[in-house]
Amino acid sequence: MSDSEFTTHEHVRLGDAGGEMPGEMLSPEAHARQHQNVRKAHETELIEDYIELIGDLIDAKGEARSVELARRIGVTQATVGNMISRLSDLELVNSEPYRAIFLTPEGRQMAERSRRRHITVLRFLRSLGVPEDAARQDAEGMEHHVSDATLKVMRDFTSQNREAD
Amino acid sequence: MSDSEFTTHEHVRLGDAGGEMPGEMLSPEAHARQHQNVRKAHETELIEDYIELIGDLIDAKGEARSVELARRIGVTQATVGNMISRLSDLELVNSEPYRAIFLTPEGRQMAERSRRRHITVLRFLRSLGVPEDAARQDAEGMEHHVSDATLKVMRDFTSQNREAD
DNA sequence: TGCAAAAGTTAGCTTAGGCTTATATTATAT
DNA sequence: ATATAATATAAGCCTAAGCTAACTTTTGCA
Repeated sequence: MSDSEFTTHEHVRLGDAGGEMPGEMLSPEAHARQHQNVRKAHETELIEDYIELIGDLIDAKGEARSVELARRIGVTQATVGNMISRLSDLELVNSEPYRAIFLTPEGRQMAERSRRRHITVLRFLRSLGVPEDAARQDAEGMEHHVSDATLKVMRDFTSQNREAD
Repeated sequence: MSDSEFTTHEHVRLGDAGGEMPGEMLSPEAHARQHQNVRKAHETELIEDYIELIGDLIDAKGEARSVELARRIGVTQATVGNMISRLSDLELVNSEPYRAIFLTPEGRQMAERSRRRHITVLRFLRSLGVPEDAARQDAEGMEHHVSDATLKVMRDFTSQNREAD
């Protein structure tokens, strides 16, 4: 997501061939593109969650440790270990065996972008009047599927409707 | 998602022990619950996408065929084939080799719920003023991560701000 | 009506993201 | 100073979701 590679807008509205399809479906190509984008978002989603959380832990407690990541993501330490080595391969974190985890500059950048997005979505949901627990849950799931265009709309909306946070 | 099993709301705000953590992080347990819910949503997400699309195709063209699913999801026919047999195991569709795919009653129900959710989110984004292409893309990604509470808020908002569909 | 193209299936491979169980290292508390 | 608890890593397993390539069945048309 986040990029704006959807310059699509091709409804199949032309009675091009046979004469079927009464419904209003997107063209197969546009449809496929949407699903491909969602799949791409899923690939980075977990990574962003880890990076964002590592950043939050560093800020909140001075360091990020596998145990705490495991606790907060709800996963075993072994799973976190695998993920950390992937993140390390991707040059998003530095980690020495048995030491705390650090963000690389690129990792820090990703963490910041993720945090900003997360906060934007959460504030937006609150200002819409969504109950706190639902807002938190939904923000966690939605944040990776919100385009820049929508984020902007959310920010505008939230600042016009100040009251919550 | 969709259920409302978040009765959480435990900020760690108590200066319980050492004296660290200046930030405002959720309790580890609440945090883990959120992530677990997101993971659960991911498991059903693809399934719902297939079922929703099968329903749409049946409505729009009279039948759902693997080729068309493959085309619209942006995946090979082999991948669709695997998925259909999973859906069949889950009793969401009926399919005979080389024949069109049908929804079971449970499948039809899931398709309808998904369609309704999808439409709610899409209309909401439109009525917020999100550009059409972004709205479509984001709705596709967001629909599986929106709680019932938020859906209700979205419906209310949309009907108060009629103008776009 | 018969054969080529389209649709569907099968087999076998890959990666991501989980898990458990076992082992190794580091930190702490007496 | 060392035993134990806490943390981390390693090895090996599983499922989901993708792929390609080869094969079979159906369909449509010349």
